[in-house]
Amino acid sequence: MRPPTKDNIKLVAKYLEEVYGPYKDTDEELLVVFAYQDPKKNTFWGEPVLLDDFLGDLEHHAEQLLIMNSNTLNIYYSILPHVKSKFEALREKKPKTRGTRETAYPKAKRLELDVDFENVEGLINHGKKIIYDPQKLKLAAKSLWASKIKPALEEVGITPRWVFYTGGGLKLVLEFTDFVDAAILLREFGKGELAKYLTEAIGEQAKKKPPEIAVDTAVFDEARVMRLPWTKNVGYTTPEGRRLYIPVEPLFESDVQLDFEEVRTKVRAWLNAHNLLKERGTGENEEDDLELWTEEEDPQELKGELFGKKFADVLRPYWKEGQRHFMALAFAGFLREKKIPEEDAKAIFGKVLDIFIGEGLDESKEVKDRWRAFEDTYKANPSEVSFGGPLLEKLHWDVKEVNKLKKQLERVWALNKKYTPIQFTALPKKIERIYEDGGVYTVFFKGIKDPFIFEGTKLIDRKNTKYGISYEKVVNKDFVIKLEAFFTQNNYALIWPKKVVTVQRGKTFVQYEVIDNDTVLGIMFSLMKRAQHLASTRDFEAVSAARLVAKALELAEDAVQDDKPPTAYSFAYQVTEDGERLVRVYVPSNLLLEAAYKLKLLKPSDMNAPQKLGQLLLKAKSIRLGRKLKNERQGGKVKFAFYYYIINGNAVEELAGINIEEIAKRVAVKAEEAFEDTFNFDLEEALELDDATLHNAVIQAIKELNKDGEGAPEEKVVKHIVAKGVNEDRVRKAIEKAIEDGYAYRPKENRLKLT
DNA sequence: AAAGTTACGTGTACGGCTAT
DNA sequence: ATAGCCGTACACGTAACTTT
Repeated sequence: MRPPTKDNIKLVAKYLEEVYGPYKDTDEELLVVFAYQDPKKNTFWGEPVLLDDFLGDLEHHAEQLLIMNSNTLNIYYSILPHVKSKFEALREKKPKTRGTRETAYPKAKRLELDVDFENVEGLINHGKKIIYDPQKLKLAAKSLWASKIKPALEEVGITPRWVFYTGGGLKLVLEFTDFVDAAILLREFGKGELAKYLTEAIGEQAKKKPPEIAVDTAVFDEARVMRLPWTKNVGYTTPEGRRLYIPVEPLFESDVQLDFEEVRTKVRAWLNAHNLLKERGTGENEEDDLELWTEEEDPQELKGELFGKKFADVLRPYWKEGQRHFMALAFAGFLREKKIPEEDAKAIFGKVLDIFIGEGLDESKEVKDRWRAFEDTYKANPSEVSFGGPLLEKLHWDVKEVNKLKKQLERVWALNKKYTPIQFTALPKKIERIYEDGGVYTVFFKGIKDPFIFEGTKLIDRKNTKYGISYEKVVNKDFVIKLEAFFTQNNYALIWPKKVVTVQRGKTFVQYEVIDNDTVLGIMFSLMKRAQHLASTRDFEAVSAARLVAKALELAEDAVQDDKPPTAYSFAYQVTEDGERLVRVYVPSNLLLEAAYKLKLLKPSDMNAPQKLGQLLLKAKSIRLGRKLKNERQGGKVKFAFYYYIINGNAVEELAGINIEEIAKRVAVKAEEAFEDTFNFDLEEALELDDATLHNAVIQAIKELNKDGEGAPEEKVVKHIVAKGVNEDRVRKAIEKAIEDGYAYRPKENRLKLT
């Protein structure tokens, strides 16, 4: 590549001054960070420069950056400067860091958006790093800006400061008059509202969402680095393999600085009008709950609030008319027995009553009676009151029943011994309670059994995990938690096979049909809101999965057309070669419904919910299918093995309702030719290709391919089985397992022999 | 009554992939 | 290098039940 021109150096210098200049008089010492990527070696590293040094010698630094670019490196700049002390502390551990969210300066006045072209045939393939026709791509980008993005932005009063063509798509830069909290500007507005607006508004203009473009929401990360304008995008090639150097150039420039509140109001108004703005505070959206706060708490109500709810959960089934008085006596007896101070007990007791009255399980006019029961208990001689007394004597429970309930109540109260609750003025609603003991905080989150234990803000009792804490979201100043921890649960609806079992009852043997959860086939699909990937689906298996999904959807539709949908449907799925063997698959429609409720696609209060279910299933973004292959016993415990297949939602939408042969054809067309014959595979065979079968295939292959007696060449063994349509990774794992289990060994490198 | 069994729901570990 | 997401495998807790 040619050395940088003077013009380019000046442009880059001016641009970076615009990016970092506003931070000049910040009270903290800041660094600006540049990152370099070598696409040939696939290395990536960050380099910090003191902000003041940088701004004091702009053209020199710009030239250095461009020289690096001319040495075929991709050049990126951090969208935010970083706090020097924090960055350096991180750098001691990670010498090549480009900074994290924690080290980034928390104020911003610019927003950068990437609008990328997805893989479009004949235009661009990101995975293969191929651009088919650079001229055409740039034209497409220009047209995308002029015909779709510009009008969409104008509608909400946005004029970008810059629009760049970056090689893979467009970069929009918005500039605001003042600094805004980075989390609000980047995440709440950029990622949450503006990205949504653009995606929808562009889609609206094109009548429906154009599949070939996407707003990259990952760029709203404080630690992001962005491709530097006027450098060249290095890394793409032509289909023939010729390296392309695509200059990042502006398509549009203005000097507009936007008023953040004004713009945000307009975007929110548009989203609101299109019913896309998330309702805040309804509790309907769990994500929003994280940003919501509980009411300020009265310290005296703390215990009542916490234990009341938990006790109420235990007592609820027993709080029935006719025995409520005695239950109140017994409960008060329990509180007294546990030596709970009267004031605390009062709060707890009162809360339980409130809950039950609120739920219609008790009546306001009875409140006096309940309180009298409580007061009598606490006035009486301790030896005269007990939990069990009223239940045994007045309600004639047996001892076993009394003890069972007592155990449950004790489990609730055990929390009190372990932790001392502390008061917060308000807590995020997702947090149930926080306890403190010598600077160690135990935090209970709603819906998660195990507490999280923090020292200050640092989580100490759990390793960094995806769901735990490692990728944090700031919930309030004191606690950071990971958003996803609360949303990743899959909501499965099960499709069950049936089988006939023989069971001994006394001396006779009884045969009956049961739902077989265990041995033959377990297929489940869930209505996952987010899963969109098709990545690891083996095509030939996708066919069988598609068949099953389509069938399940048909069933669901059948179910909703019926006035009184039964709890399960069955159908004869396939007749095998050996004769009349039917595979019966059952769809319990109540479980499908439950899944829909969990996903808040339907409301349990909706009388027509079952009738709406079928349509919703068809609209589900994606469907996840699982195949349960076998049970395994290890160390006396039963372990399960599952294999999952995912089908893209659009595909399902297309596939559902179409007859099975059609489905097979459609998927086959999309598949690679090499897989063609596998589409004729027998469903039975696919369903039974479990680990044991794979193991046998491995053993067989080693035997067959050991022609010279020196051992079968490992790669040949792998190829042999892969050719049958088995995922390569799985084959390699099976080989390792065979060796581990002592069936095979390596006489020398890359050769396999049987023992 | 205690110990064991079974089935199920839910949380975690970790690698692979993407992006810049 | 870092963030974020998915896919896979698996561990753990517990309810309901049976066996000892």
